[in-house]
This record gives sequence, structure tokens and C-alpha cells, in this order.
Amino acid sequence: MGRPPLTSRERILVGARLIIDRDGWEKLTIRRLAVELEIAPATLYHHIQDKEDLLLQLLNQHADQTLPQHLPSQPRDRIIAAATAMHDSLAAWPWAAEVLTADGFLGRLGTAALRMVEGIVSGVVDHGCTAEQGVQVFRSIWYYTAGEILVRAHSGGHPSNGWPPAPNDVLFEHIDASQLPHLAGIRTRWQTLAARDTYTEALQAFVDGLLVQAAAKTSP
Amino acid sequence: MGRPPLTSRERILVGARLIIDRDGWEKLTIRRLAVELEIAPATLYHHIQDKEDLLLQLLNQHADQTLPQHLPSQPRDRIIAAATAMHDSLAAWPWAAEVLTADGFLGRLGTAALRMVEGIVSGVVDHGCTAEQGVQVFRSIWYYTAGEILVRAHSGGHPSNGWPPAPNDVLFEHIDASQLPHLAGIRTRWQTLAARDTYTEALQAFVDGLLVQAAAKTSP
DNA sequence: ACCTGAACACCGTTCAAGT
DNA sequence: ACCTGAACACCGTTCAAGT
Repeated sequence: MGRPPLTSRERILVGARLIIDRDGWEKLTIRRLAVELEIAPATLYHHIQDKEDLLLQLLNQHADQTLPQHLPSQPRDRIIAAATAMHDSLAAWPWAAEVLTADGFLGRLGTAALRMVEGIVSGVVDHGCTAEQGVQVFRSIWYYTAGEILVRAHSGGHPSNGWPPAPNDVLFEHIDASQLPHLAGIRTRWQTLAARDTYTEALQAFVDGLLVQAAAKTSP
Repeated sequence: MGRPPLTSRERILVGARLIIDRDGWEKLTIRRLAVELEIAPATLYHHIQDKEDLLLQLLNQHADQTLPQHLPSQPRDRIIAAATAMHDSLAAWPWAAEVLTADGFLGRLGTAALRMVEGIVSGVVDHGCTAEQGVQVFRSIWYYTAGEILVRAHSGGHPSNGWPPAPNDVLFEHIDASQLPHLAGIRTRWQTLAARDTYTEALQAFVDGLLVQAAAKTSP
């Protein structure tokens, strides 16, 4: 009676991170994790709800370790800093794509991540807008950020395999130049341009555009 | 010798759409499709490369049927119209999320979809910017659009099941109001605000912000 | 309370063999 | 040329049964 549990949330999280770091995140399956921990797959279900729950706990752990404690006091700077922090944190975990679109994702975020959400909403409010506008700005920025992560995660260099990044094969090779002249003209440069990291630059344009729009609504 | 093939690209696409329409897109698997067509699963691999290839062909077929032939001549309107058309087309196919992040996605798009890409790049150029800036604006808009589709596809009402949309359960229930005051203040209204479709509104702010930024770079 | 063997209900893909 | 049976190499999850 009462022998100590062999499995714990802590041990599971450590094992999961070990598999991700050693074998690549695609190899993190419930069955492999069970082998790693030398327990039965079914045992895991006494400590986690399901695989998505495990992934979410892993992401929150990562967020707590990488997201900043404090954000700038100037409203616009705060919005940019919070969004960029979310972006950079997610970009460092390619498997984040697996969990970003999980149902009720926002509601299962830890404190560190919620601080970034608060940072964006408060930034918009401190800029002179309503809280409702703050939520809308957050949502728009979140779509942009998640999209960047999701699209980029699955394209270009496959570092988990030993693939070459293949930046020199040309896109749109067989298009009709008379129908799509601009695409034909930029064809050979597309891959190079697409490889550039323009997240923060476009983010600034987005935030400025959203703040101008919100201000225009408040005072017509 | 030379008996006619029982299977064709056309028959496969029709079968796939039948399964999606009748059973929901989650049920579209290679094995089920084979059962539907009364052929062996292995036979499919003589007509398609793999499952992703099938999904991409399905998406291009859908794009050809739903995307507009012509776009507005006014540059800014053209950008907005092209992006909105891509968005609406994808929003009508929830399984699009499965294929949006496929490797080399852009390079495998059909003519109808490429017309939208051309529309955005040409709109930026006609607005007085360079083709390079056109590509960057397209990429930024694409991240935002794909993100909206991907995040929304997996959240809120599960129409494939008979679920209630459950808009009345409250987010951020156990947060510290002294640490996250704005989130605490908007908590009860979040779900309602998040359910609103604000894609086009924020898109306009994004495009305006990007065009202003691009113009500022060209003439400092 | 905690753990497990064995099963359930599937996947996508390959390949030697058949007509 | 076109098709298939059978296998390969896996998945996540459940549940009755054991200690």
C-alpha cells in the first residue's frame, strides 16, 4: 500500500524533452515516450490527458523559460516587443506548429504567455483605444504570428533530415509570362526573397496600420 | 492487352470529393478512398504521388472553381480583393489547413491561385513600389491569411460533430487580476469578441501599413 | 492508487507477384 | 500497362485485470 508512484508529470516532461532533443520532435510519440520511461503506454494516461495535453505542457514550460518577465512601458514598443517575444519563442520550437492550432489553445496558456497577451491588449488601451480594440489587435497579430510560424515551419530547409536547403531551384517555372508578368519577372529571385526574415518589419507596419485604424474609428 | 484503365485522376478526385461531402474531410484516407473506388490502396499510388499530392490537386480544383477571373484595376483594391478571395476560398474548405503548410506549397499552385499572387504583387508595383517589395507584401499577407485559416479551423464550433459552439464558457478563468488587469477586465467578453470575423478589416489596416512603410523606404 | 497486457481501430506506403 | 495481396512500420487510446 502506498508505494511511491514511479511516474510523475516531471519525469514525463523530462523524458519528452530528451526524445525531442536527441531524436527530433517527430519522434515524440506516446509509445516511444513509454519505452523511454520504461513504462507501459497506458500508464501515461494516468498522468496526462492525451498527447495534445502533453504538448501544451511542454510549450508552457518552454514559454516560462524564454518569454521576458517585463515589457517596455511605451505602448507601441510594448506591443511590438510582446509579439516579437511570442514569435521568437515559437520559432525556436519547430514542433510548436503541432499545438498552435489546438482547440482552446489560448485558454490553456501559462502565465508567461498570458503576460504577452496582456502586454498587447494593454499597449493598445494605453495608446488610447478600447479594450475591445485591444482584443482585436491581439487577434490580428496572433494570426500573423501563428501563420508565419506554421508556414515557415513546414517549408525550406529540413534540418531534422540532412537535406540541403535547396534555395536555388526556381519557383513558377512553367507559368505564362503574358498572363502573370510580375510573377514571371521575379521568378528567379523569389526563393531568395522568401528566405529573408521580415517578420518584425511587417509586424511594425501591421501594428501602425491597426492603431491608425482604431484611432480613426474612435474619433471620426 | 491494352484494356482500358479502371482508375483515373478524374475518378479519384470525384471519389475524394464524395467522401469529403458525405462523411467529412477527416474521413478522407487513402484506404477509405480505395474502398470507395473499389480498388486496392496500392493502385492509387499509380495515379497520385502521395496523399499530400491528392490534397493539393483537390485544393487547386476548388481554387479554379471559386477564385475570380478578374481583379479590380485600382492597385489597393486589387490587393484587398485578391487576399480576400484567397481567404474566402480557403475558409470554405476546412481541410485546407491540412495542406496549407505543405512543403513547396506555393510552387504547386494552379493558375487560378497564382492569379491572386500576381494580383497582390502587381498591385504593390502599380502603387509605386518595387517587385521585391511586392513579394514581401504578398508574403506578409499570406502569413496573416494562412494563420487566420489555420487558427480558426481548429477552434470554436465543431460542425463536423454535432457540438454546440459553446460561446458562453469563459476564458482565463483563474488568472491573477492584479498581474493581468486588462485580461481580467475583458475576460467575460473575450469569446464573443473572438467569434467576430474581422479578417477584412485588419487586412485593410495591414495593407495600408505595408504600403506606407514601403513608400517611406523608397523616398526617405 | 498505480500500473499493465492486450486489444481496438485505425494510418500511409512499398513491393513482389499476377494478368 | 495496370492492378493487387500482403506486409511493413507504425499510430493514439481504452479497459479489464493485476498488485
